[in-house]
Order: sequence, then C-alpha cells, then structure tokens
Amino acid sequence: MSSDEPRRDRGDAASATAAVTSGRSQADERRVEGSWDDAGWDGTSTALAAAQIGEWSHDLSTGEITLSVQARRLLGLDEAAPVSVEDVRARRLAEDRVPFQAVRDKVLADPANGFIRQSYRIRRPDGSVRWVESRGAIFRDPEGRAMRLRGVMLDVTDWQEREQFLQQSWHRIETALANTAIVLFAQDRDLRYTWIHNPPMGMEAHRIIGKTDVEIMGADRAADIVAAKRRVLQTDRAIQIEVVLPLERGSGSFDLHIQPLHNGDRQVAGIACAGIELAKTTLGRRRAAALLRHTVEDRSLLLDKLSARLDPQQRHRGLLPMGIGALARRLGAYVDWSAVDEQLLEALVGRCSYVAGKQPLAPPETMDEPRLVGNGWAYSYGLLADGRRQVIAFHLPGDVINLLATSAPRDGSRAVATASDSVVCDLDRAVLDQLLYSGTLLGEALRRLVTIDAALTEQRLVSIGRRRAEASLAHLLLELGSRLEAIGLADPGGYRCPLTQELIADALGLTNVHINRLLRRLRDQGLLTFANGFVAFVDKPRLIELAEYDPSFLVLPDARVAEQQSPPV
Amino acid sequence: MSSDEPRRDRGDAASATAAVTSGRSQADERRVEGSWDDAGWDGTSTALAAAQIGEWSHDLSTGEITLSVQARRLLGLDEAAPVSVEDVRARRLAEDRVPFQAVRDKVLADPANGFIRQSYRIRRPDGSVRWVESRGAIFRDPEGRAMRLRGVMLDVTDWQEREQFLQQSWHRIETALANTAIVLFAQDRDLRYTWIHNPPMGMEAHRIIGKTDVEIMGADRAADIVAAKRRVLQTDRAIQIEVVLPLERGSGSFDLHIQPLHNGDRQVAGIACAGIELAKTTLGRRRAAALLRHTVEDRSLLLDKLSARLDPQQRHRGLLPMGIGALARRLGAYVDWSAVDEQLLEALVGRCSYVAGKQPLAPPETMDEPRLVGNGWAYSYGLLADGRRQVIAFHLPGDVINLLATSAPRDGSRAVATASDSVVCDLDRAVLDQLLYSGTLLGEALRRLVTIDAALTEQRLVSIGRRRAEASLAHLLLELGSRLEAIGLADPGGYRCPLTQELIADALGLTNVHINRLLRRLRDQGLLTFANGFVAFVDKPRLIELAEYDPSFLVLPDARVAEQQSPPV
DNA sequence: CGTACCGTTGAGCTTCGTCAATAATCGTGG
DNA sequence: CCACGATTATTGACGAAGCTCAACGGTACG
Repeated sequence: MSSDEPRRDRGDAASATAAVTSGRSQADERRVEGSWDDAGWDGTSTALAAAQIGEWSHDLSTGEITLSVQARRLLGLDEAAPVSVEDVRARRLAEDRVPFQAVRDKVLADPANGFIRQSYRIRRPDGSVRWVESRGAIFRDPEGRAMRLRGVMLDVTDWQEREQFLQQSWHRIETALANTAIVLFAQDRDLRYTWIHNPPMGMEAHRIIGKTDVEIMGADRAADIVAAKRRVLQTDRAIQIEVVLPLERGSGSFDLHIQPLHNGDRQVAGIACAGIELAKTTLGRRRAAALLRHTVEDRSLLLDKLSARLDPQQRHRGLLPMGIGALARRLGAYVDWSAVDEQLLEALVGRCSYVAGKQPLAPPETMDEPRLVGNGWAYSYGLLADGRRQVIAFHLPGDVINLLATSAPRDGSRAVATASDSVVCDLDRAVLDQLLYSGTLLGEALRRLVTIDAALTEQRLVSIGRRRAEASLAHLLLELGSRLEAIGLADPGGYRCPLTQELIADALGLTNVHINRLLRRLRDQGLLTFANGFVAFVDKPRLIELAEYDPSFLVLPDARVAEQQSPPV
Repeated sequence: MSSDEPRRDRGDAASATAAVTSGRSQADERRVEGSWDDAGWDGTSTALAAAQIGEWSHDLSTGEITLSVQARRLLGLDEAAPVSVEDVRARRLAEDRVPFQAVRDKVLADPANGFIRQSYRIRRPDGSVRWVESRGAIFRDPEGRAMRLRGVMLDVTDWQEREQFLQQSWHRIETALANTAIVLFAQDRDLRYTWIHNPPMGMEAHRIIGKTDVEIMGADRAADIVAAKRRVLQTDRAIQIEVVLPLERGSGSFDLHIQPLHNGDRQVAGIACAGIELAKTTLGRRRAAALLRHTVEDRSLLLDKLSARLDPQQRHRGLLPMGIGALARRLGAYVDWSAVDEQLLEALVGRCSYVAGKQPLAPPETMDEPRLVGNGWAYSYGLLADGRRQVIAFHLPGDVINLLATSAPRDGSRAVATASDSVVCDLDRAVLDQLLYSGTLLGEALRRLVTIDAALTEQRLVSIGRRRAEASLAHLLLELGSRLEAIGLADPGGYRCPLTQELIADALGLTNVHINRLLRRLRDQGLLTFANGFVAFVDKPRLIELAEYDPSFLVLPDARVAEQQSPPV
C-alpha cells in the first residue's frame, strides 16, 4: 500500500484535463499504434484499436466465441489461434469467475434486459492483472431467451485502480473514525450543511443536511459558532474553537477545527470541520485518572518554585517523615496510601519545624496559611477584645490547619497555637488547592477532612449552645479519643491529653474552674478520670449516653471514593 | 451534494460484480436497443451501439468531422444532419473547452504522440451533463504534423461521478482533519503501519510506514498499545483506550480508538485507528475553562438521571428562575455571572418547590442532600434527645444548604427547616461536587461559599462560647444584615427578619425569654429595634462596637479568582 | 369567634462565672 | 538534690447571667 494520499490535485477533479492521457504514457500499448501510419486506416477497427477497445461476440447456443485482434490483445490471447469460451474464462481471476457468471446468468435470465455490462479482472500471460469492462447487447429469440451476445471490451484498469484506491482510503478513514468522538462535516458558503460524518448521538444526518446552524439550534445558541465559521470563510484561515452544542439531551462541548474548503478554482466553497466531542474522550470518561496526571504535570512547575525558595536546611528534612507519616495515618483511612505520589507530597509539604508547646504557631500575617500537624496538638481560636478566647478547633497529628483558604481577619482576632510540643509543617497553598480541587484520590481524602472539620465545628456548636456543660465536656473528650484512636494514638480506654483545663474551658465556652468541677463530677460519678495529662474512660457506655455521643460524623460513607478509584491507567 | 457516504458496499470494490450494470438501469438508452432484434446486427457498429460507444474522425487539415450515429446520440446531436467541429465544441461545457483545447494542442504538437485520450463534460440538449471520454489515434504526415484523428468516444459518466464523489469526500475529510489534533492510521495484521494521516508533531509518515510500534518506540513503551491492538485483531471488536505516546519532545496522551479493518472477504486485514491528541485539544490547552464545559458533558448523563426521576410539573419551572436568580445574586459577587453556563445551572438545579414557613425541609433520609434557597429563610439545626435544638446556620436566599457532603447521622439529630415561606430547589450532589472540585469560576465561587459558611459557623461558635449574650445577639443580627445586604435584600438601616425569638435563641444557645429581654435591652439602649418582623439598626456604630463585629469574614481576598479568570473563549 | 402561635413580663431558681486562696506539678538553675 | 518560679489544678464563697415556669396579650387565620 502506498502511504500517499490519492491525487494531490484532487481539487481539480471536475476539470476536463484531469483524465487526459497522452499516447506516450502507455508505452506497452504504443508498439501497435506505431504501424498504423503505413497501414493506413481501415475505419472502425483502427479506431477501436487506437482506443484499445476489443470486440467480441458470443453465440450462446453454440458456445462459440469470437474475439477481435484488439480483444485478444487485451486478454493476452494468441492473436491467430481460435478461441474457446474456456480460454477467455481462464483469463479471469479465479475469484472473479463465479461472481461474474452469477451476474451474467442473472442478467440474461430476465428478458427485459437487452444490455449487459460487467467488469472483472484478468491475468495476462505475463502475470499482470488488468481490469476489463465488457459492454454488450443481448440478442434474444422471440421467447426472450438470450441467444447471442455481441459487444466490446475495454481496459478500465486505470479507472478501476483510481476508484479502488479512493475506496480503500475512504474505507480506512471511515473505519478509523467509526464510533469515535470525532464528527466531521462540511458546510457551503451559506453555512448549510452539505455533509456530516459520525453525527453526535441523537442527531441524524438527514435532519442536518441542508440546514444551517441557526435553523438547527436557534440564533442565540448558534451565534458563536456561526461567527467563527464566517470568519473562516472570510479570512480563508483555519480556526480552532471550543463550542457547546446542544445534543439530543443536554449539550456537549466540542473542540472544533474549522477549515476553509476550496473548490477547483481555489475559491472558498465552504468549510470543512472536524469536531471532537470532549466528553467522549477518555479524558472525559475517566476524569479522575486524567486529572491526576495533570496535577502531576503542573507539579513540576511547583516543585521548581519550591526548591528555589526553600533553604534546604531550614526545611528540617529530619522532621519531614514525621509530618508525612502523620498525614499517612490520617488519610490512610480513606485512600490507599501506597498509591499516593511521593513527589506530590514533597511538593505539598514544605518547611517542617519543631514548635514548643503553648506557642503561637504563626504571626497574624501568615495565620491563614495551611499547615500540617506532624506531631503534638495545636488549636485554632478566636480572640475577643477583652482577651476572652474561644477555641474553634483542636488539631491533632495529621490534621491540616486552614485546609480551606479562610477569610478570617488578620488582626489577631483569630490565631493558631500549639497546645503541646509539636512538629508543624508548612503546606503550599497552591499545591493544596490543586489537590483539593482535583479528582485525585489524595484530593478526595483531603476533601473528607474538610467535611469532617465542618462536622466537628458543628458538633462543638451544638455542644456549647445546647448541651449541658457536663455532656459537652464528655462529648469533647470522647471526640478527641475517637480522633486519636483513628490515627493510632489512643486505645479505647483512654489517651494522653496535653490540654489544660483552661484550654478545654475555652473550647466549651466555660471557665477553667467550672471544667475542674465538671471533671471532678465525672470522676465522682465513675465515668472518667483526667489526671496527669491522661484521660481514662472508666464507664464509656454511660459516658456516651450522657454526651449523646455519636462518632459517625467522623466517618464518611465510601460511595464516592470507591467510584473514583478507577483502575490505574 | 449528496450526504451519503460513497458506496455502502465499498468493501467489495475488488470484486468483479461491483461495476455490473444491467441493461435495465439506463432507461434512456434502452429505446435504441429495443430495435436490434428485428434490425439484426451489422457487426461492429451494433456492438459499439450496444456499448454506447461512438466513433468519430476528425480531419485536421479540412476541419471536417464525422460522427457515427452512436456518437451523435452520445453528444445529443441530430442523427442525420451534417456536423461541424463547432457543433461538437458547443456541446462541451464552457469551462471545459479551453483546457480541452489546450491539452489537445499540446498532445498533437509532439510528434512522438500517436494516441490521445481526453475526457470532458458535455451538455445534451435536454440539459443533462455527461462525462465523455475520447480515445483516438493520431495520424501524422511524414513531417510529424497531425493530419487526422480517428477514434471512439464513450460515456464514462458513472465512472467519473463515482471517482469524483470519492475524491470530493476524500477532499472534505482531509480538509476537515487538516491541522487537527486527530491522527488517523492503519496497520496490517502484523501491526506494521500501512498508512498514517496527520502524524503528530515531529513524526513523519515515511519514517513510520512499514514499521511496528515496537520498532518505533521500543518494546516497553509499546507494550500496552500493542496488547490493545492485538486484542482488537483477535476479538474483531473496537477498543477505546488512552495511551501515552512518546513525541518529538516529551510525550502526549492520546485517546485512541482502535477498529478492526476488514477486507472484501470480511476477514480482519488489520486495524484502523483514530487518535486524538488530548493536549492539543482545547481541553488540554485551557484546562480551567475547559473543565467547566467538561462538567457539562458528564452532565448529560446526569440530566438523564434527573429528567428520569423528575416529574416536570413537580419541578416547578416557574420557580427555577427564582432559585437561579438568588444564586446569581449570591455568587455574582465573586464571578462574572454572565459567563456562567446556563445549562450547567439547569443541570445543577433540580426540582424547585414552594415550602411553607416552619416546615421541615426534608425527611431525615434525604436531609444531607444539597439544596438551594431561592427565596425565604431556612436553617439547619441539631437536635438533642430531650428536644433541645441548636441552630447551626441560617440559610438566606442564594445560600446552598449542605454544600459539602456531610457525614451527619440521619437519625433526625440534624435537620433542616424553613423559617419563612420559601422556595427551595434540590441540587444534584454529583453536579455540585463536580463543580466544587473543578477549576471552574463557578466552582471557585462555590468554594468561597464553603469558606464563608465555615467562617460563619466559627463566628457563631465564638459568639456562643465567649461573647456576652447581648453582644452575641447583636452580632447575629448584624451578620444577617450584612448577608442580606450582599444579596440586595437589605439596606444598611435594617431588614425584614422572619425569625422568631425562639429561633434566635436556638441559634445563640439561649432561651426565647432571654432573647426577648436582650432585645428590649438593646432597644432601651437605643441600639436597635426588632418588631413586627423587622430589624432596624438605630445606632449601628455602637452596635458594631458592642458586638465586636467585623464583616470582613464575609469576603475573600480576590487574588486567586483573578488568576483563574482566563479570557473568554 | 375560637385557636394557635408568638411575644412579653414576672418570680424564682440553677448554672456557671468571678474572685481568691491554696495545692500540685514541672522545669530550671544552683 | 533542693530551691524557686511559673504554670496548672483545686476548692470555696459569692453573685450574676440565664433558665424554668407561668401567665397574659396581641395577632393571624380559618
């Protein structure tokens, strides 16, 4: 097979010069014509010889066949010897014989047919294969039986080859495009559809051909696309745009390449377009997987940025594993941590530093930057003018502080501090956002953290607002226990808790004194003890009942994650 | 132009039966053949007549021209009258005459040419246009000057039309595909490339043809793609996969459709593929903007789901504009609302219904589904076992309830209800999530709502926990005022507020009685009045001071949004 | 015209805060 | 090892903020 497109000058197909062949081009046939000059010309037969047209007749009753010299030459038969039907038949390609006979029999059987035309391939003695077309009249007896055939045969190899080549090319292209997200179409200068291939779901060619975009989808929807097409017609330049087209139901966006379509005179006769239905792309189908890749690609840029601005020593490489380890324990509950791209984490997690307990975590200016608690406890709080403080959230190892970009004022009325000695890692807001808003598994896990954070805050709100102080305290201590258990830092019986009573008080909107009394009461009731920085649940069931504690808000149904866990590409 | 693909049976192009025409199909020529039976047959001329082949001769010295009856018939000339060169010339289409003559002159001028073959179009008196091919011998004098031409002419309209149609189709396809991100290629059974169209940047057809994938890109890289292609060959079924192929520099992902390619015998002769280079797609180029549209795609599926489960009447189309309008007012502050895809909103916003005041908004089972407040006020609340209630958030027009998938238990301990008569629209969780986590502007705006919701909850937490009841109440009323102002439902002096004192109490963790006293105190202090469902700020500055109110948490810095505001398509 | 709901007001009580004093604990330096 | 200071926990007395209960009035609605 050739790799060239058929005919570079196909734009001229309509011109009279296209099929011109001078005598020179068919050297093998020329020898014969050489003798005409002296032989003079004997009317028809010479003309036929010149046209390489052979005559034949076939007496169906006797089976006798006669061929002119030119016909014998065409078939590659001896020019002198008598010819039988079998001789002719033998010339035809084996695979063409049966269909040939079948068609011939069928045509002859119908008395209404007075004419037959068949083309078939023959193999000459030299091995070359040629296409021959026979055209003949059918002579019938009064009963309509075919008695005799008489006609001519011509060499149509070049026609056939050209057509076949085109057919093949077409077939190939059509096969390649079948069922793809690719739609091809052409429109004339008035932007009426003249042709469409692979129309998108729900549209049928016959309902599109002859119409304009405006007629199909209305003036307003068509406005953009028509404008673009007009521009192509005017400027004679191709354009690529993205358009949203209405489909059977809903709409789909197409990546549209609009090309000017020229006729033979190099004038713009219309446009030809190729549209890719983006949703049918794998990109559309498996967005999650593709987006991950995208994220990874963008990351290379971010990595550059990071390494440029970070003093490697400052980064405290020794603490990094601690941060990442905490994140792994925290998010590992939601995603297969082994599948998480390490480099992505490297880009996300920036400087890790050791912060002593009871220290502000950041100056007010950078208060809203995201941070990861690698170890230890931290908390966010709001501050009132008179110095009163409300703890908004406790951050345990693996928690991300300021997961969402906050809109909090930076006047110090909201701040973050450590409760105990901690390792805290700066996160990159850009990477974090990308992750959060990507279809990545890691993103999904992070989004769960957002949800859980919100749920925690809501629970705290309910606690403070409506729960009795005792229940509120119990709820908080149970909640912290659950969260620590989830990351393996607690067992069901209790946990190390570095919070002071004052901090607990600030979280519950109470005073340290009152917390103290509440703790004593809980202890006296045999529910829990909180001494020496250790919370011990004595009677957890009763405690849970007292607090109306339902740990389900710490978990999310897995439906959405499972759905997104597309198999690796 | 026809809209059909050329020849549905093109797979048979190589078969001998393809070009068979029975006598019946050309009715206009048949009349003549009808007379042969009685006329008997006079040798060659009848054969030619049957084949619709005309004879002609042209004496170049005298300009005399003779045409056989069949030739005259072909040209649509009078069968009896004498014919001149001009008569014949006049039959040719005007646009073919000059090229015809040019070619003829050129061929005749070269003494080496003994043969001429030209095709051109003629117009018959009835207006029909036919393609005619002349084949003739050239007779020259001893000096090589062309003296006489003699030959035949045949009607090749069907050949020409077939070819032309194929050419045109090919031309259109090729034009449509030029410069697109689409690459087409075919491979044989051994997976050697036999043809490639539009090879990706940096690859050239001649370096690909004849080679296999393994030879081009190495065994390991080719493994996946070769495996897929083999599977297509074996199963005879098309496959769509996404592959990463090495390019000139780097690599690109291709969305590859692999189709089995059949030969005439219905056997799999190889494969034909269409590949879409995803990066060249607008989707790849402008990911942020494209993702918006992209979301639109998946939506078509979601729309099905929606329309299937929604009674159109139930959807209350009349209320839809109200919901969308509210959303527009709310989000319009963050994004250019005119740029937001309406259809996207249609997919997002489902059933809109009118809900009377003080009604539960949904049964516990669907409590966590997202909803849009189109009009009126709603609120989310937590419920304790003893019936005490904590309002978690008030939802004003344009607010989205359950913006994030919550993990709240569905046991009724968390619920949503209307405070006043409202229009509430169901949102589609899938669409909403897609939006939220897309790079879309709309997504960005929605994410701001998440942030703001979180900030509101935090503020409420601080209020309940640490603010004095009076300040807490003032803060809430100021906050509601700000939020209403933002959507144009309040002026700085006050606003309609359908909340009962009890509801306010539940929001602030107080009792209705106490709220009543606080309101009186605020009124007595000349700060605000709340009567007849209307909040009026009397001394807003003092109120703000009292509440330590800082409305900045309702706004977000614009840095990130500006960055994403890619220019319109 | 009755009912239901909401707002209003009062009396008394509980919870929790404030103030203050003391004890326990922890880290640090001598 | 002890002394010391700082922080945290604990306890008591007192008072205020806010709750409960209860009664009454206004208003909307059927």
